[in-house]
Amino acid sequence: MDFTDVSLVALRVFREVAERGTFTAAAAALGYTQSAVSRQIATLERAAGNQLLERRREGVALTDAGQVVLRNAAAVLDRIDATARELAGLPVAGGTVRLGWFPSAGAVLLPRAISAVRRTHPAITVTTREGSTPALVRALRAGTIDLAVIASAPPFRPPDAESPALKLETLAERSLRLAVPTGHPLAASDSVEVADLRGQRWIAGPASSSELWMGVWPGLDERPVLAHTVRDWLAKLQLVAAGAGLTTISASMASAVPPGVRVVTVRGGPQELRRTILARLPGRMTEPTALLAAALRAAALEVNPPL
Amino acid sequence: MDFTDVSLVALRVFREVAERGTFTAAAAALGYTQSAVSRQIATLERAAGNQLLERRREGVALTDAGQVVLRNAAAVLDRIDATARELAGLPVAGGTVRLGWFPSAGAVLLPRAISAVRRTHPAITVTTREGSTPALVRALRAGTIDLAVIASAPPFRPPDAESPALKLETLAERSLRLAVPTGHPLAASDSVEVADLRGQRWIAGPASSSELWMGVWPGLDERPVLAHTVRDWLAKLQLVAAGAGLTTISASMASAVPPGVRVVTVRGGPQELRRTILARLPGRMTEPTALLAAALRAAALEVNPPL
DNA sequence: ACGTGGTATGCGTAGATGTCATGGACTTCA
DNA sequence: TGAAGTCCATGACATCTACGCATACCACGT
Repeated sequence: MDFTDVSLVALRVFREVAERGTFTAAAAALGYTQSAVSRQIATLERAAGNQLLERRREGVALTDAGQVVLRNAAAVLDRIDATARELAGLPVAGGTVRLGWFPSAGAVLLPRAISAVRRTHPAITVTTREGSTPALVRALRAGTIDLAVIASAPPFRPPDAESPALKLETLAERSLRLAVPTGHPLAASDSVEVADLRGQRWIAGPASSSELWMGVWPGLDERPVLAHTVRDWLAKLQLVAAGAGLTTISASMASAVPPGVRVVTVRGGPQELRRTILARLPGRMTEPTALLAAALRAAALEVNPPL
Repeated sequence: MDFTDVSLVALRVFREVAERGTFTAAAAALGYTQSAVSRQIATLERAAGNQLLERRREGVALTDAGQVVLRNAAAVLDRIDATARELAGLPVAGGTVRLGWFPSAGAVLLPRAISAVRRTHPAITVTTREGSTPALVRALRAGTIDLAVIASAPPFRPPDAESPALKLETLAERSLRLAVPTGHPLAASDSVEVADLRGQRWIAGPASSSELWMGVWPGLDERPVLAHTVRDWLAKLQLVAAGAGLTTISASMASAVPPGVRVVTVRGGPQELRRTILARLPGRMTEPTALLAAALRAAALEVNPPL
């Protein structure tokens, strides 16, 4: 078969795989079986005459040919979907931005930026989705989102090595703080010593490859006691308020913590910095995308003035 | 079925139908049966939720929804084909212009413009195809060609009424002449009287709806004697040279007539003007397209200086 | 050695997509 | 007015495709 006869279904599957990173996840997202995804990709590769994906243990990586196909598939599918909307009589969605964000950005930065945009440009529709940094980067490359707010920790490496390189812009540098229950001994003052953190119980996020235990103060010289692993920030902070343990939190989220939680700084040890980064594909932005990017910049300045 | 799940085959069939004007012709062009085309269009219409084509006696006309689909289908298919070329390692064809032309333009204007472009911009590839004015207009709208050189006769109506309106630019006004065999009594002088054309034998093109007998001097007060009907200009002029009859010819082609043929003007009767028009879709032209358009303008000036 | 998280593949079936043949609507021409 | 030509639509039938299921396979970590 020739590539000119690929089916749109195959392209959709391919985009989803590129975005999810594994066949299995893509299958789940699409309501297919993993088997169907495997076959679709296989026939797509046959049609392309090239291997499109490198199958790795931890998922798939796009080959050069795969990147070619992804770029074009994203454009084609967008256009098809736009056509469908147009036929259905819906607005052509020229005024839409799709934003992806990592969880810590959702509490403060995101609501501010979005309400700012809604105030100044009511015609613009902003849709968002949460995701991990690698998921968001894949989504950017798959053309499923226009902007991504991602986190970066020292040594601040670019989030992927594919080409074209993503456009990165640091929105803020956030210092890491500690969230403690108000009744806790460590909550007595505005700051605690890193040495006092020994023997504490921690509330961490689910284990991820990038950061070993998100939520545990980095660089402790002991193996931390993980009392809970929680992904959701509200649940996490309520657990802190309930005295179930401590967790790390970005300084910029201090204004959003519920009662019963105190945010304190940690003295001693290295300065723990995290960057909030705005990422996008290189090239021209649409008007709404540029406006949302500006709003995010402004909100970042408000929330977290430069040190 | 949803429009987002249309098959590329259906879009290809649709584009071909839009370009050829009938299901039957599209089927022939694609190597399908008419029945298959009919079904493909039917399912496409079901997916689109709208009728896309008005079935008329003389062929099909696009509905509004049909125009939406055509615009987008053309873009999508182009992109897919570009991807296929890219995967095959071929150049991305950014330097290609596709030109359509009506037969009379092929003898003089077309070769000049093309060789001019080749001289000044060797990197640009020009591909061309011949076609009738309606076929070329459909091809423009189907995105299969970038520029069309078409003919227009009084009252110089635009070649179609669809939207967006085509960008039209008059390249030249050509006056109509008469081609006679060198031995013929009418070849004695540079011009003949319209009254002398009575009773002549004519070589005409195949009957078409637009112009009743292309090749017969217009406005004769008798029913003309059609000795031959010929489409090809070389054959037509050789028949003239052989004394088989007379035919009309554009003044701009005078330099290309073979030995044995004389081109004379006709006095009396209205001035018979034909316009050579450059047509394209509105919107930005690619660089190569703009260059070819300029070359066509220049060639038209050379061949046929303004009256 | 085994469980975990990933991809590939044999097999059977349901649906999509062709062809063929035919029919209906309409125009043109004698 | 009837015959022929030119369209498109559709019923009957034959593939061929693409799916799900089950299972095999493979690399890694415990």
